[in-house]
Amino acid sequence: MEKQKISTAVINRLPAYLRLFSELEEKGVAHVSSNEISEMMGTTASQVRQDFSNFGGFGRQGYGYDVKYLCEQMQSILGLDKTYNLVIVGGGKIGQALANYGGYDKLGFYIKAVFDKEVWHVRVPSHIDVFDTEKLADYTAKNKIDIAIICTPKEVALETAKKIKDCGIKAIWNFASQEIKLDGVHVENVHLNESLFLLTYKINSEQN
Amino acid sequence: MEKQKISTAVINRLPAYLRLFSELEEKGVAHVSSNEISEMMGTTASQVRQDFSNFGGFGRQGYGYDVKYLCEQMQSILGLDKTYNLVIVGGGKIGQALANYGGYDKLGFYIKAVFDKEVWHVRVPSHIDVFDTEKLADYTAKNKIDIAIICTPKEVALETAKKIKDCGIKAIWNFASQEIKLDGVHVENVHLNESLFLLTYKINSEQN
DNA sequence: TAGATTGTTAATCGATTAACAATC
DNA sequence: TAGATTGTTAATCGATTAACAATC
Repeated sequence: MEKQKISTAVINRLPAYLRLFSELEEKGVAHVSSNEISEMMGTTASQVRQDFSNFGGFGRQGYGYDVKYLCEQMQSILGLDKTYNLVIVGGGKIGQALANYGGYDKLGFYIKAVFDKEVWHVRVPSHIDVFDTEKLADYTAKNKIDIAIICTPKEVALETAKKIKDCGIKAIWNFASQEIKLDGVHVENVHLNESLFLLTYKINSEQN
Repeated sequence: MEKQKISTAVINRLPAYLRLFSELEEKGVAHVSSNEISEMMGTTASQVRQDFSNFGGFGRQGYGYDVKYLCEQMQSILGLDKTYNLVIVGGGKIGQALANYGGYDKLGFYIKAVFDKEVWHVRVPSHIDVFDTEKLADYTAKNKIDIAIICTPKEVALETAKKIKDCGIKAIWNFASQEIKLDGVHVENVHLNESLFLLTYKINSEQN
């Protein structure tokens, strides 16, 4: 059972592929060539074919790739053919914004509850429960939760992550500006500030 | 005047360096070696020195790097020794969240106004103005704005970006899930969804 | 001074691009 | 069938790591 490790360079491109293919499907495009894909993505046809070959290849010689099939495959690879239950830990500005956003349901990401030290400060839609952070372990024992979103101040982000891990949650989406790295838990760090700083870097170095 | 192009691999690491050095400065650490930095960042000392040498090198042989100086340098390179005026275009959930967040002021990023088609829906702190999107050109003619944040629905993100460019704003921080690429404007695309999808990929491929 | 650690040059590794036989 | 386009192998390019003389 050799699971050939796929490079992060490739993996990081997968969501962009999915976005493109979804668009094409909406437009009713039936099939595309690697060359067309590369032009739309701003890369090379070689890279597109090389990327796909990591997953065994999705195409037919002389025809190209079936758009619908590409969509299905990308979704399946990214795990988007499943649904996920989420909790938010930290009900401040960012936590509330995510809870109130409401755009995740239709992607199969269900935000079930928000945990905060001061529940009375937290305003979220009525279908989302709000509990004291103390209750996290109890709650996750009774409810299957796949992903925890950390929206705490950065000072407590790391200890929060450890608690989440102890609750048996296997994945963390971290919005605190404190890098989190923890064995046995999948973590994706967002770091909005870093993105903004890259922009100011560009502004000041004036190299388009 | 040869401006040697610095690779994006290096640039993408700069904000993480800054974060580390700020932490060290807070803790009162006076100086560090490339080896210590590499351990804290999870890279190699070689890479650290190689990265710094892109900017001429910051250290002294036998001593290492002065933490305070490193902070200053990183901030200066990233343009964080300046202040910026921002407007938000699109006053929906995300736009309001950013306007209400309030954490950017102390970094020197001043959110001055929010533009939306339906101003009466937009609730933001009183020091931030709210205008109809029509007024964007007028406003930017009278006020120096450095960065526009796009928080519109993805369907209108691209045309919004073009309007912003026509107003003479030189940088866009894009939160719409529509990739924006426009000549003559610096763009940083956020794509929160992609980050979430990378997490579900990890969950499903079970390779830590 | 001797020890430590830099900045830089050289070697290695990995990712991207090019080329092409296989085949729809 | 002939043309188009794949999947894959080989070549190139760039980024990371190792090594070391320079020097604080």
